[in-house]
Formats: sequence, structure tokens, C-alpha cells
Amino acid sequence: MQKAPDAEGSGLTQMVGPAERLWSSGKQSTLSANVIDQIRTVLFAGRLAPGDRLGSEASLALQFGVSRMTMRDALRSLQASGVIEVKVGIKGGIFVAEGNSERLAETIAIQLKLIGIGTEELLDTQIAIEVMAAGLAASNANSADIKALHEALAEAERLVDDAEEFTWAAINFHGCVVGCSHNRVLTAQFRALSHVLMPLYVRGSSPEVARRAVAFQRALIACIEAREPDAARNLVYGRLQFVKSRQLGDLAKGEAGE
Amino acid sequence: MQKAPDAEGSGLTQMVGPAERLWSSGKQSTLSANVIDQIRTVLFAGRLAPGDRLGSEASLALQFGVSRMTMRDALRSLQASGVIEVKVGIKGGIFVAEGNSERLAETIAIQLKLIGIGTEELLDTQIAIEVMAAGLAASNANSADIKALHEALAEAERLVDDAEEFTWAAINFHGCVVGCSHNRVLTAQFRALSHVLMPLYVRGSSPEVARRAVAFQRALIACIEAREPDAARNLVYGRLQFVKSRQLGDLAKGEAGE
DNA sequence: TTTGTCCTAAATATCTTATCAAAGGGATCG
DNA sequence: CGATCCCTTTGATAAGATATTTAGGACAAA
Repeated sequence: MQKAPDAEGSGLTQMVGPAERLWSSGKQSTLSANVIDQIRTVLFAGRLAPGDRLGSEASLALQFGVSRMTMRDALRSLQASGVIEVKVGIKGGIFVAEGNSERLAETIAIQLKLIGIGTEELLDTQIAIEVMAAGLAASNANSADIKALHEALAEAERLVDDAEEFTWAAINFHGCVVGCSHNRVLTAQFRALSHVLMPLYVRGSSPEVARRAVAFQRALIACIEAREPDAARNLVYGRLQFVKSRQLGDLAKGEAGE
Repeated sequence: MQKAPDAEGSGLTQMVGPAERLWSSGKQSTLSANVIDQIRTVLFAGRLAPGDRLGSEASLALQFGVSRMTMRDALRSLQASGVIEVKVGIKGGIFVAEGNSERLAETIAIQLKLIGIGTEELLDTQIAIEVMAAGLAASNANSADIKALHEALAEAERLVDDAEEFTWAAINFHGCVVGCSHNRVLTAQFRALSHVLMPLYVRGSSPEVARRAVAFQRALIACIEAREPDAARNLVYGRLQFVKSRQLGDLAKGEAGE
């Protein structure tokens, strides 16, 4: 008892104060949900930076006036949501998580699977992301980006006869284009989508399809190198609409047979 | 103890293997992480459908050979990831979660905040989503959707003189448009973005700005009612590019002053 | 003296066991 | 038909044992 319990930590409870609730409509049914909500609210208000130490399990439990196990429940939830990180040891405790776009992509992918999103919804979202990304790529790509694009294209050309490997290379090329946008949100979303879309594309692949894809990739690189955002947008839009119609057509045929 | 512990539940452990061995993904540091991993693996193997009951906390703890609190830790994490749902009461227990796009939006928003995504990246992503959604809305909107659009427009017109309230109404209108696309991925992403973008738009609002926004909204409804996807896409693209340049301009000015 | 290694101690999360409270659904009784 | 009781299940608290990580001191070698 030499150290006051609230001498440590970041004064979480004091900060919550007025209802800056973005998610919660006030009353939470369970105690741990309430704690989760408070911490998340504080975090979202931007008063805590990634890497900040919030305190130990025990000290947080004291601050929030709940038992350690209830606090643990809340902390496990926050940990799973990627809001906090937990370290064990003498310098351990609860820390605000570093942002992690890899985790963002993974989380989106899991949720997409759980929700059971339909093929058309996925393809339309892919179109949305890639069209925008292509335009940005044509505006923002630097020489390293363009080099990466050429390498991805060469790899795809090399694998044009192997359906599965080519699909992987083609998605990688598309990923490079999205990466050229230098937009982390678009990039994370594309990665999440590509995980879910991969099996679809593998199924519809063939050497003939692959050659059309390569031709498209060449044209897109030309647009990006020429710094023509509108041309890149239109090219990608047209191409992906075509791919979509083919995929949905295949889907209809495939399901009619079952 | 009258009932055998494994008589209940869906035989999770039997699917994975004996409870004490075959920790599938190799070395997991903590016991609860092992449990999490096993359950998630089984769930994503597709043998369990949303709504299926996995058992009670206690029975699952027995199946996995851990204490109830450890099981609770694991279940909390899975619940936070949206993989399972927990119900209290005599017919309660652990269930495979129904998909929940609300949770998806929430998770994305939190991660965006943590990663510290920049304004331009957010605005570009918004453009990507809304342009696509507007085109889909013009293709797919039904009469109920169009009625909702008109109501949202009327609400915005009513609040044209109150900057903060109008901003809310305008974002609501945009949300209606995205909703008209009937695409849950786009909808969830827009919801996530709007939470983060809200403060930006509130700052840049004024009656004059509001009147331009209303004019845009009227034009967009006209495109959607006329079933003109390309016109809707171009309208939204032009409008949001304008908004973006204004926001970034304001941002530069604002930060130059600080 | 300086340096490097090993060991201990403290702080911390992890895990266990036990107990009671609250909520929810079903069966029983009026 | 309705109200009440009861059983099951999660929610929450408490106290304690165990494992892990790191700081810092002890000790030996150069």
C-alpha cells in the first residue's frame, strides 16, 4: 500500500467523463461490456497513443472498481479486437496496440467469411477498390513501384500456362497496383478481399483467360507510366466488369448443374 | 455428474483430436490461445453453421480439459472476434455467431483509428466506395430505397442552416445511397469511414456549403431514379473530388496556422 | 578495474478452484 | 390461462498457485 493504486496508469476512469459515445447508446447489459466500452471510448477520443501503458490487470481492476476476472474478460475482448496488447513480466501490463494493417486485413477477411458475403458483393467491392487504386497509382506511382509492376507482369507472363500459379501471380499484380496507390486502407481491403476471392478466380482460370489478363496488365502499366489516371480507371473498370460478368455467368452455370 | 460431459455439445474435441495432444498450429504460448485456435479451426473448416450450439461454458471447459475461467478467456476472445455468440439462461450457452456487418464496421473503424490513417487516404477510400455504390444504387434501387433517399434529402434541406446537424443529415444521405447498393461490404466500409470522417466534415461546414451539398443530392437522386449508373458515378466522383480538394486545402490552411 | 555471465527477486499475466448472484425458459399448480 | 417456482447457464467476485519476463546484484575471469 505504499503506492496509491491510481498513481499508476493513465487515469482512464477520470478521462471518460462526458458521454463521447460513438458506439454505445449508454447502458450496457454487463459490467465487462461497460468496461470495454469505456476503454474503447477513451481510445477513440484520441487521448491515448499506441504504445502507451494503461497499467496492470490489477491496477486497472481497481481503477474501474471491478474484480480482476471481470477486468480480464474485458481485456481479452479488447485484445481480440486489436485495441490493446498484453505483455507478461516485470515490465508487462496492458498497452495500447500499435496499429497493424495486416491485422486489419485479417479481421476483415474473417468477418467477410462469417457474414457469408455473396460473390457479387465481393466482386463489386473489388471493382470499387481497384478502380480507385488504379487512378491513384497513375498519379502517385514512383519508379520503384513501376519496377515492381513490371516484375509482377513478367512473373505472370511466365506462368501463363499454369492455371493455379497464374491466378496467384495475377492477384499479386493487382495487389501491386493497389500498393502503388500508397493508400493503406485500400491496400488492407484489397488483401482481405483477395483471400476470399482467390478460390473463385482459380476455378475460372485457363490459358486463354490468362493471355487476356496479361494483355490487360500491359495496358494498365502503360496508363500508369503515362500518368493517365482516367485512362487507368476506365481500363480497370471495364476489365473488372467483364471479369465479374464472366464469374457470375460461370456461377450460374455451375449451380444449375448441381 | 449424472450426465457424461461429452454427451452434450457438438463434439468439438473429437473433431480436432484428443484433448491433450494435436495442438494444431504447433506451439501456442498460452493455454487459452490453444483453445481459441482449435475452436476457430473447427469453425472455419465449415462443419458448423451459424446458430449451432457448441455447449455450455462448463461442458466446453471439460471437453478441452481446462478450467472454466480459462475457457471464459478463450470464449471472450472469440466473442470479440465475432466468431461466437453467448446467451445466458437455461437455453443459453455458446453458439456459432450469425454474421454481423455492424461489428465489421466497428472493427474497421477502430483499426483505422489505431493505424492512424491520414485524411487523404480516408477521403480516397470514401470516393472509391461511394462512386461504386452510386452506380449500383442507380441499377438496383427499389421504390422503398428511393423513398428513403427523398426523406433523407428532405431532412437535410430542413437542417441546411445548422452546420453540425446538417453534416449529420448529409452523411446519413450518403449512407442511404450506399445502402441502396444492397452491398453489405460497401455498406459496412462506409459506416466505418463515416465515423472517422465525421469530425472533418463538421469542421468544414457552413450554410453555403450545405446548399451546394443539397443541390448535389437532388441531382444524384435524379440519376438514380432515371437508372443512369454512369451519370451517378460521374456525379459522385466529381463531387467528392471537389470535397476532397476543399478538405485538404482547409487542412493545409488550418495546420499552417498552428 | 572492467567485463561478462549467472542467479535471484520482484512484478506480472495465466490458470485453478470455489461460491454466489442474475437471467431466462419451462414446468407445475392454482 | 396465468402466475409462480425451479433448474440451467452465464455473470461476477475472491483467494491462491504457477509460469514468465526482466531488472539488478553477485561472482568469476580478464
